[in-house]
Amino acid sequence: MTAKDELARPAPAFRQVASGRLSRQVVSQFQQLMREGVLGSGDKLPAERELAEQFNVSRNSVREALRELDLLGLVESRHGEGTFVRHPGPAELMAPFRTVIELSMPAAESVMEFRMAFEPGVAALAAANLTAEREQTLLAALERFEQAVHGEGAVETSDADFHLAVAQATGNPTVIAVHAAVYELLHDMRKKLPSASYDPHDKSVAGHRALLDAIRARDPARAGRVMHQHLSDVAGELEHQA
Amino acid sequence: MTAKDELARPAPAFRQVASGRLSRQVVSQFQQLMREGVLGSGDKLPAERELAEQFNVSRNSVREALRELDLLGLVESRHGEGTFVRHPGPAELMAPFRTVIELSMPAAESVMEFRMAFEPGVAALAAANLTAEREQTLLAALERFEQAVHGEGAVETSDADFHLAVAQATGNPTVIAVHAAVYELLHDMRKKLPSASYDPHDKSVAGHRALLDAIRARDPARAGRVMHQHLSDVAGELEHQA
DNA sequence: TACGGTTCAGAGGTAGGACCTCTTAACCAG
DNA sequence: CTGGTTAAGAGGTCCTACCTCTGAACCGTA
Repeated sequence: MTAKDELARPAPAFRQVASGRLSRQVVSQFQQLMREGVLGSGDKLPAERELAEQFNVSRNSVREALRELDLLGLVESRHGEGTFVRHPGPAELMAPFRTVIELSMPAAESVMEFRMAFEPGVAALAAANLTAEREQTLLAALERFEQAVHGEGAVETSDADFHLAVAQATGNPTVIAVHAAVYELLHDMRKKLPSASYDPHDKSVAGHRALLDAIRARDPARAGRVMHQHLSDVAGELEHQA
Repeated sequence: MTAKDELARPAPAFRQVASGRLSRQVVSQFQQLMREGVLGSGDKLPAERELAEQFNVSRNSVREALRELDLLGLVESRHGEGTFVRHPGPAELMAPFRTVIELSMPAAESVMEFRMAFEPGVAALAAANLTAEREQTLLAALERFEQAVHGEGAVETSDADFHLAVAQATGNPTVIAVHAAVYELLHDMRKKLPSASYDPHDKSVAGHRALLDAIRARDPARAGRVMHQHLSDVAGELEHQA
């Protein structure tokens, strides 16, 4: 049987032809040049029209390639100025977390539960990794929150900002990225479901104050406990509202 | 002084104008439609020319938007066929960024620290939310891990699978999504940086056993402590190796 | 009946040109 | 020194034309 003969011959020896989009090839070249250090951070790329000529592709293809690199954070296009190479910071590398979380379309309750599982650890880590500079940032955030509660400024966001500041204080890019992604989700939900919002009040201020104290004392265990308590209070408020 | 006058006026009341690229706006619309479930996995999008008409932008802008969605894995364009919606898993969402992530060591190192902040809370939540069904899943995962350590099966992945099973046991979609995304990153790093790998051994088995015990006992506090201890051990191993 | 070739329409991929808008810098006028 | 004008460079958008791939319908021949 010819069929058997075919099976007996293990190596077809037919190489894939392959090609793919031109923009992909352009992207690959750029990535390689950046790995090799030929393209350093801050370098200005040639104009799109010129790149098109050098790569021998149309400007459209060049633009699609640049858009990809832009999305990856490897490049930044500024209208009227040019396109510049950029080595993305650790936080930006974690950007896809945002999409991952958003796509899971979590319910409001699951986000609150997530916070209770996550943020105590974040607070503890912040206490462990605190530096003088981060301490100042935290202090400033707390101050803004208190002012907001007392009527000046946006109350809705200053609470989130404080929690975000705590995450920042960990100095850990993964923590910061995840935290930011989740809070963005929370922000969206609050616009849609008023039931997910709560009015910060004096008790919240006390909670934040206690948290900051624990962090400044470099006491991870206490910071974790205080954060857990604070979130429990908030969750209780939400249920009470509903 | 006019400068003082400016400062005294707290509300500029000038809204940012903003606009940005057209393709961004198109991308946003698609993402929203996908979140809302209007665009289900496998759906065929209208042709580019038609989309251009409907969005009232040029085909170029539509294409740039589709390229972005393509890169994110949210859409797949097949030459000659059409463009199709895809709901990718965490693995695919992180994929494009893996080539970039090796550029940043700090980002890689931060993942382990993230786990120590996050997973104890996950374990505690799993203990609190345990059901009979999830308990069985956890048991099975532990069994596979033990078999792998004793020489049968893939050691590298069974450890991750067990931790993933713990996250699943929380029943919280947000927790599960974040956990999956982070482990995706971890998996990738282990292939590239040998320093991020460790050999699971008997001590790990003991750690996992103790963790499962605590969860089955529905003891959140103990589960959190055990997970923290387990991760500390692993981290210690890693340092010892280096 | 089965296989292979042809044709055709639909859709993505590429090209190149035209025009708009933004940014910067140089220049000019008050 | 300030503010307006101008011009050049560069990204953003649009349009039109053409190429190539895919799939389906329609053949023909063995």
